Amino acid sequence: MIGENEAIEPEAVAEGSVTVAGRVMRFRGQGKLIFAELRDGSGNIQLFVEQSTADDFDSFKLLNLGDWIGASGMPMRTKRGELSVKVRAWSLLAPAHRSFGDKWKGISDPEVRYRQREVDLWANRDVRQIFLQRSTIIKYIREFLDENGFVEVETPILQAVEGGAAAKPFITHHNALHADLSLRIALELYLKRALVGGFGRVYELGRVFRNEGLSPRHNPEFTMLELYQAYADYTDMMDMVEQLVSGACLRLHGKTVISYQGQEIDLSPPWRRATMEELIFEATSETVNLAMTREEVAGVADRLKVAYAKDDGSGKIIQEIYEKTTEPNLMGPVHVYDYPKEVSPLARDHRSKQNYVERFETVVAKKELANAFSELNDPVEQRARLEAQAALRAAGDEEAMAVDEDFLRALEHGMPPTGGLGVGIDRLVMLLTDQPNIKEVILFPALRKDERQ
RNA sequence: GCGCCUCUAGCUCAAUUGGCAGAGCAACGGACUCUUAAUCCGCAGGUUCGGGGUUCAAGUCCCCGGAGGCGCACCA
Repeated sequence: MIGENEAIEPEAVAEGSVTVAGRVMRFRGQGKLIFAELRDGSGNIQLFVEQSTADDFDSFKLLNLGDWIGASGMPMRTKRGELSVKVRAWSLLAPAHRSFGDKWKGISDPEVRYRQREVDLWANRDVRQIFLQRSTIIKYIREFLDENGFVEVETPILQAVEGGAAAKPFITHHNALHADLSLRIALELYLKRALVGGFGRVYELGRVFRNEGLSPRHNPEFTMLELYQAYADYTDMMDMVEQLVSGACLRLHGKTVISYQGQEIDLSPPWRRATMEELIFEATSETVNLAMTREEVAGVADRLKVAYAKDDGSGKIIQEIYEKTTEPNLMGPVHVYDYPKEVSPLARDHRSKQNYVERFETVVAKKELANAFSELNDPVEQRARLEAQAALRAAGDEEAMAVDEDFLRALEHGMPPTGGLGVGIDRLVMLLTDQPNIKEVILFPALRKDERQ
């Protein structure tokens, strides 16, 4: 309707008839003439309703803001130049029994905004935009991966043994099987089995669940992209992150420089690549590495007032130092690479550095956006690492992994050398839409049950 | 889980040192044939998040509970 009738001159009425529908968002009554603003997913259109030419004018005056109506009539342009529909026939499609808040200020109460997102979407126009942008980003990712030969697959959400990440799972129960099952905390293990099965490039874009606290950056269920590429390594995954993120940004904004919470960030590839230890040194002027004894590393942590557990090895302590002193100030984008083996049970041994693995995390605006490695494909080594994890688990570490025999058997059949990548989609959307709170990019975020009377 | 802050009409907000709970928008009634947050007149609207306490008097002060925001913890 809007596109086809751009040429109409002010005060002119075009030939033919159009039919429009939507929710009434505004009335501007003029006695025997009413202007009404109709809105739907595609935009706004003004209705021009005259007593002399519209059906049932008296009933039209009784409509409420929020009512859904359909109307037909002739396209026209008003004296002030606004494209409108000169209504002849109209009908009430569905009444609204509740209002959408102040017509100018909308609704700002986060209780209503998050619990009743349907109201938020009408009351606050910008909110709709965020979710359209989220859709655009996800579409771009699928398009990019599909064009690059990746196959999208779906793997189980209900799992007997959850794995692929260090996190507490949600537990549920299968009645017929008389079995407790976990909701997945990562996509990793099944996707690797798909690689063993011969899919050279696979990805899954899906929900994972972690039984952890809520925060402006954490929702208990969130969307993760994981992809695996045979014959690739972690440096290839760095390229992949850069292409995915800068490409999505370009699609969304037409440029690769963004402003995030007042900070300008240039996402044009290539991005900086630095080892975790280089970045720790830049942030603290302290040197740490795995050639040092545990006592020396612990001494550095003490000087920096970073807490660690008495069972933590040097690798874990180094990671703690990084997370407490370095990451919180990293604007990035930067790929932080070469992690201690101790904290990375699924990543392949570093090709030249002992006790390190080929792993990186991408940090942008102080947040982890991606986590990737050259995947461990040696079944003997993998079994040893998982058994070490299982020992931690038995000792009370709820986030340590369990031994997944099905996964290990799969590796014994042989998995090609592979680069793997995980991207937190919600955080990517936050970054690209300049939102500080993850609840703003999740349509229905997790909230406590409302116990109020 | 811990700390700080917030919660008043359908919505957005006000209410001095503790002193009659108010406005704009929406709704409702009316005027108006080119409006753009239309305008104008009128009318109505309250468990001040819930419960308890102090006081002659509590939206305001104290205690308990609920929800939310932020921070911490947790989150490789």
